[in-house]
Amino acid sequence: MRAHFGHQHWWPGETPFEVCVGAILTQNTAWSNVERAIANLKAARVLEPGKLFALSEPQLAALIRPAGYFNVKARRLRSFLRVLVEEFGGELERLLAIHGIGPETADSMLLYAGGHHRFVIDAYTRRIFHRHGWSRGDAGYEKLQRLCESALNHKPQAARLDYWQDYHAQLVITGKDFCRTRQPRCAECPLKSLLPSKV
DNA sequence: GACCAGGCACATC
DNA sequence: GATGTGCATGGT
Repeated sequence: MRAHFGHQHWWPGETPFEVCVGAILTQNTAWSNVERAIANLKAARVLEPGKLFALSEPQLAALIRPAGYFNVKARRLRSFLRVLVEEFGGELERLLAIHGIGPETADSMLLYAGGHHRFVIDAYTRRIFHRHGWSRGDAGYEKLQRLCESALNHKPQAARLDYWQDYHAQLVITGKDFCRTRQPRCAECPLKSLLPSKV
């Protein structure tokens, strides 16, 4: 896939903090809308933990409005910022205990901001694996993650963090470009010849 | 106007 | 444990 598409250079974000904010804002939301919200935060010069946490929830919601679910995400951002500002000791593994940080959001932060070797299971990954017959459509997050990580760990490239980061990015752009159909299997997927016959 | 997009928490059964 | 629902903007 990388030979086909080229390196994706994920995650888009200038700092680890921007990566974390983007991970929350992009929940069930197109990245183009997240970019507008982040641009608003940058224009207001509040894209750093202390300044962002100093905003009221309505102020924050107004700035992130283009990302959708702005009231929900303002609450989620503040719950993340409260822990980050007041009690986070750099222990990223505690992310999942924070309200509004589910497994995918936490894994995105761990992989792209924290430098941990994690496989992010998102909707595209789930769809691609299901349609190629490698998993059930209703497979749980952790089960699918174990399947992917055990397959990746057999590869010598897996020692490099960059390999894990770009692996996820490649799956997402593949999902965007070729797997939007409602067909049960991607019979016409141009990537079929590029993908392994099994995980 | 309908559908979709780099989810999550909560209620209900 | 499984399923359904609310949250909300912007592009196609």
